[in-house]
Amino acid sequence: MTDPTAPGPLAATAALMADPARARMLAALMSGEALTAGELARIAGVTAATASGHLARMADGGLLAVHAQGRHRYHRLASEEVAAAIETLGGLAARIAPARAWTHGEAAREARLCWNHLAGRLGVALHARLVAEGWLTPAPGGWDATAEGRARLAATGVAIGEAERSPRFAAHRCIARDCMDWSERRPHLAGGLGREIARAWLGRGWLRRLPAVGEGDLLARRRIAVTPEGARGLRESLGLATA
Amino acid sequence: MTDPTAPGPLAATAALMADPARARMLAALMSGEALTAGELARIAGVTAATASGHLARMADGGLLAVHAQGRHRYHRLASEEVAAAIETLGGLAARIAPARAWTHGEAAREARLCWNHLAGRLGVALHARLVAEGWLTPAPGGWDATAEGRARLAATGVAIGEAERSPRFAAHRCIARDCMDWSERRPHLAGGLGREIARAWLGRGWLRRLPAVGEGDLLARRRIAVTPEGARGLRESLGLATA
DNA sequence: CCGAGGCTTCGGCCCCGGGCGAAGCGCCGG
DNA sequence: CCGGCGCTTCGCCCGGGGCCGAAGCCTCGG
Repeated sequence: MTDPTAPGPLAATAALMADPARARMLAALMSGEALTAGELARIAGVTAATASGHLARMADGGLLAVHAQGRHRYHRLASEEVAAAIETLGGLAARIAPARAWTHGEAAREARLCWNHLAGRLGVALHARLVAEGWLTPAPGGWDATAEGRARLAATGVAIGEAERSPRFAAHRCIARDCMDWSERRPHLAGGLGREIARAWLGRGWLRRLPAVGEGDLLARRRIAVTPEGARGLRESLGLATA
Repeated sequence: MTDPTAPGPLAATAALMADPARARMLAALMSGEALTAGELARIAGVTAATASGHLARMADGGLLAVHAQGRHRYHRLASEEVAAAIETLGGLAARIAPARAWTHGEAAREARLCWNHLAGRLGVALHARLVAEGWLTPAPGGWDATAEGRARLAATGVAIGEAERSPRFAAHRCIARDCMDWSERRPHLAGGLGREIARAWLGRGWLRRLPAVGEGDLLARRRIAVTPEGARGLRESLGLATA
């Protein structure tokens, strides 16, 4: 006989995201970076004591992975699944509450990071372009890249070999998957390939990070823009026009 | 200046799912059916008064759509996005808490309904088969069906025309989309086509609904099985082997 | 027109859990 | 070896909200 008042796993997980302070921490961690407990306390707007409790709960619940280093404790999202769940819920929330439409600035709608890959109009346009040119081909649960696609992307500095280091690629040749973009309502590219694309283009200066727009910016560390060299490179290498 | 203690949209939406009684109601509504307030109260294990409050909150938050009919008020999930968010969060929860692995019975792992489409090993096998045969072709954000695919599915009684009645099809010829299966960890078919497939096969007796396994069964109304005729039909029409 | 039944609203109870300050623990630097 | 700093634990307060019973509203059926 199970306790009928026991919170199901769904309720328990949702409860971990249901607190404003915890939600602010999770939003900050959507940048993909690992942040210290102190940084997260400041972001969430609570004292270190309160933040410590929140972080312990989320780590215990499997949402966060913790890495101790010296007297700092670095926290990051535990897995891509966690990031996907947060993104899905966030998108649902944005759709449900269009009260004040889009409070994050037009630039963030143009390009931003989602977890560790590109989102916004740029991410969606990239996804559409890769599919339209036949550079991506369906694989179970996502996409594989064709030889032509691999060559094109490698020419932009993307480490295809790194993108293939995942159990999903080993099992099903699935190098990328879709992630629903909550500002564009169309998919952008996630998974190993999405991660490597963002890493490569940030690394070669095609994309640059933008500063947060204020205290407690929910998109802090996720704001990016295409540089002039990036616009030229994307046009010449992939035929991708940017705004 | 915005109130820093205000619950962000993410936290507010998560909070709506974070209560055990509400989570049980949402799980029951994942069958895709519309249920009355009284039924949901019994499922959630609370009195009508309590349930009424919960339902009002969820409807106000955009999670539920309400339809008054006589002295009954029917509640259903407001959109496919809501169902997807619940499914994602539920899958995350199942992955996070593998304490007692799979408490829902082996039959539910073989075949079940997810929202209004097929899930479990059957749903995943169908998805893989349609893709492998080239009967589905990528469309922005999901899949379109090829002429051969349409013919094959129409032969099994699927109303392709109904599946095309969606803004996503009108805009991008996207007749179906992926939905991550939380027991198989591979995608099954959702969207208009997924809905019509489930409807058709249940209608012609290829699939039948199974009774709930007890009071408060979280998969109640979602348990299904392939009938002998269904197994034969799936093999002959689609070359799909079932267990 | 009246009683029954489904549902909501109201009022009150109670507990969960988020907030803080203070104290304790561990790692680093001097 | 000691002081500083990051982080956690402890003890306490307090408010939100989940729960129920009773009462009220509305619809249906006779």
